[in-house]
Amino acid sequence: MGRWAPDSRGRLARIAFALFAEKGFDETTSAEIAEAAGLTERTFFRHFADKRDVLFYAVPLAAGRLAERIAEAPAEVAPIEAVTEAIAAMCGDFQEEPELARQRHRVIASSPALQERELAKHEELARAIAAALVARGVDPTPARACGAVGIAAFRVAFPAWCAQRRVKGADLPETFRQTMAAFRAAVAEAR
Amino acid sequence: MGRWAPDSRGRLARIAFALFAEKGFDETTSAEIAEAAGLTERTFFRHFADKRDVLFYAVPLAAGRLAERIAEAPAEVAPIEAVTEAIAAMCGDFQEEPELARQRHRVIASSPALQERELAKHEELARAIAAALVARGVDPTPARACGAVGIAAFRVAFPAWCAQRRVKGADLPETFRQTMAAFRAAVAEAR
DNA sequence: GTCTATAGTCCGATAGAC
DNA sequence: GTCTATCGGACTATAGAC
Repeated sequence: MGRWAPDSRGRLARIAFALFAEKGFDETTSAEIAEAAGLTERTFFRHFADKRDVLFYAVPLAAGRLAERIAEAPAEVAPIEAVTEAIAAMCGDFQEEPELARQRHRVIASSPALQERELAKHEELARAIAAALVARGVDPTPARACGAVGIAAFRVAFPAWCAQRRVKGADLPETFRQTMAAFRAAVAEAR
Repeated sequence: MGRWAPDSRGRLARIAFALFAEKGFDETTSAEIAEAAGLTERTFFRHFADKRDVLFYAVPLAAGRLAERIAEAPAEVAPIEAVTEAIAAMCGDFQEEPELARQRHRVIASSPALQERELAKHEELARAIAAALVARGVDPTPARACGAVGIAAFRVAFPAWCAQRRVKGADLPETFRQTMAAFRAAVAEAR
C-alpha cells in the first residue's frame, strides 16, 4: 500500500456528493470537501476541473458504454433503434441503484449551476452517440438527430421515473422506451 | 433626462460583446466592462446575474416571439410543423444581421463556459416552445419532443450556416428547414 | 504548495423620478 | 413618501498562476 490512502478521486467524489446532499451545493466549499477527504483544496482541483464536475465523474464512462453498445448492434438495426436500446441499457444501469440515482437527481435539481452542467454533460452523451453512429457509416446529420432525440427523451423519462413513489414498480428502461416512442410519433406526425 | 446616461443595460451588453470579441471572454473582466460603460462593477452585476449572461440578453425576447408565433399558427397545423415555422422565422431574424450573428457565434465558440451557458439558454427556448404547444392543447410529452427536436436541429443548422463563406448566398431559414426534414426522417426511419 | 486575481454577494448610502 | 437606479466598500470562494 502506498503512502496515501488509495482512490483520492473516488473518495472526493463520494464525500462531495454526501455533503451536497446534506447541506446543499452552494453551502459546501471545495475546501470542506478536501478536508473531509483528508486532502488539500489544491488536490481537489487537480482531480476535478471545478466544483460542479465532481458530480459528473461517471459521464465519460457512460458515454463510452453507449458508444460500445451502439457499435455492437447488428448492422441491420436502424440507427434510431440502436440508440434507443443503448440508452435503455444505460437506464438499466441507473436502475441498479435507484436510491443513488434519485438522490443525485435531487441534488442536481436543487442548483441551477448543477442543472446547467448536467445539460452540458448530456450534450456530451448526445455527441458520443452521434460519433458512434458515424463510425457505423451513418451520415452526420441523421446521427446528430438520433443522439439529440434519444438524450432529449431520456431527459424527460428520467425525472418522471425519479418522481414516482414506488421505484420498485417503475421500470426506467421501459419508461424510456415509451417516451422515445412518443417522441418519434410527435415528430413523424403529418408528414 | 435623468442623472445617469440612459440604457445602462444595453450599453453594458454592447460593450461587453465588443470587448469579448476583441480580447476574449476570459481576458475581459467585469470591472473593465463596467468602467468602459461609465458604471461600477457592482452595477454590472445588478443588471446581469453573471458575466456570461451579458451575451444572452435577447434570449427571453426570442422565447417570447417563438411562443407568439406558435400561438398564431392555424389550429389545423401539426405541432411539429408549427414549431418548424416558428424557428424558421427566428432564423430569419438572425439573418437580418448576419455579421453580428456570426461574430457572436465565434465569441461563444471560443469559450467552453459560454458554450455551456448557450446550451442552457437553448434549453429555455425548447421549454418555451413546449409550453406554447401545451397552451394549444398538445400533451406535454409530444410538446417536449417538438421543442427538443426543433432546437436540436437549429443547433446543427446555425453553426453550419455560420461556417459558410458567402452568407449572402446561404439562407438560414432554408438551411434550418432542410436540417429539420433530415432530423424527422432519421427519427421516423424503420418504424 | 503558496499566492493571487476575479467572480459574485452583502449591506448600506444616495440621488433623483413618480 | 415610495420606488428605482446608482455607487462604495468589504468580503468569500473559486480557480488558476507560479
